[in-house]
Amino acid sequence: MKATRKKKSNGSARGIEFPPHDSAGYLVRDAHRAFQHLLEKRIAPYGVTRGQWYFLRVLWTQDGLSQRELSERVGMMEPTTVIALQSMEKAGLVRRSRSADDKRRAQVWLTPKAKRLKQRLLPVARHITMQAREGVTRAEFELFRDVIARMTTNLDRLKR
Amino acid sequence: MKATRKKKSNGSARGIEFPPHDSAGYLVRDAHRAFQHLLEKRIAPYGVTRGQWYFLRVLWTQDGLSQRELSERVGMMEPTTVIALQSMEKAGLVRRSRSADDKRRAQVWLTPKAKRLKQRLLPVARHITMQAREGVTRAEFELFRDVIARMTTNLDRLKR
DNA sequence: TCCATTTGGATAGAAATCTAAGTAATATTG
DNA sequence: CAATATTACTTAGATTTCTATCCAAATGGA
Repeated sequence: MKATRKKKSNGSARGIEFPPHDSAGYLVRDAHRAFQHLLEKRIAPYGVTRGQWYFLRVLWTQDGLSQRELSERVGMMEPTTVIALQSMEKAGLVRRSRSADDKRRAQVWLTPKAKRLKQRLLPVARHITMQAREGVTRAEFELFRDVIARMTTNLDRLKR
Repeated sequence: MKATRKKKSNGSARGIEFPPHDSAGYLVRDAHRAFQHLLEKRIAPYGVTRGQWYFLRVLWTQDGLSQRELSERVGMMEPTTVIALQSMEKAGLVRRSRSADDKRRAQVWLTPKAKRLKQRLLPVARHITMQAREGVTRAEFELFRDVIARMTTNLDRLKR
């Protein structure tokens, strides 16, 4: 059944196939989605969204950064940062103040509530990583880390 | 400079740090974004968006699928599929017809234009993969593939 | 046959992103 | 010092994705 055109429609030149399974991009995409969904599910009970998560991670390490610095460290464009911070301010996770020296500059400060969340949420992240790595040896993981980082570097170099 | 509180604010319990660099999730996220951005940039000249890309990939392999089947194969929820297909229909990449047997069922067909794009676009994808893998040996890549697939499986198992 | 369930799609609304184009404050330079 | 450029953030608008509902067609029992 369904033998209608097969050779023909699948690309006229040889080698025109490219199964997703062979594609690093697909592997990475699937893994990314799996991480995202699980993270989302596990932090939602604390009232934190995935978009807020990355900013919390950075601010837990260093508080009082400007929006620009935050954007860079989180790896997002500034409009994204604006939106995330608005939602975080509304959720009582940060407050923003203008710098006295430079009135353009907005400094972002964690609230006590957000600081307390660190103790709850970092273990969640660590747990997800551990669960992901189940059955993966340290050596395997280290090679994985090395390879994926090299691929990312390769691609980033092409973006500019 | 900036020596204000350091020990204290970095988490009161020991082991409460978790640098992104040690996190599989961050590695995967960075790689994913690198792939996405480059793909987007390279297919944009053909008038194809990243959201349409995945559907094209599947339809190039098998045409005439229903929306449900497409959603499953692409790995997206159905509302996402609806939106993507609307944009693809508007862009002249697919047309949809109701199945005669089952009037609920919408079948999705590639236009000749979309079929022709295969020859242009698959090489783009293959090229990105090749560029990503530069300096990565086959053995390294195969271990990478194995590890990331195992991690994805581990995480997916936890989602239900 | 008729009603309840299941199935295939669509809509609504939210979130997380981006690019492009503002606005306001600061810095530079002729 | 005034005109210009740069910097920090914001707004606008588009895309991609989700969850939660809803509608309409088909199916299966009672």
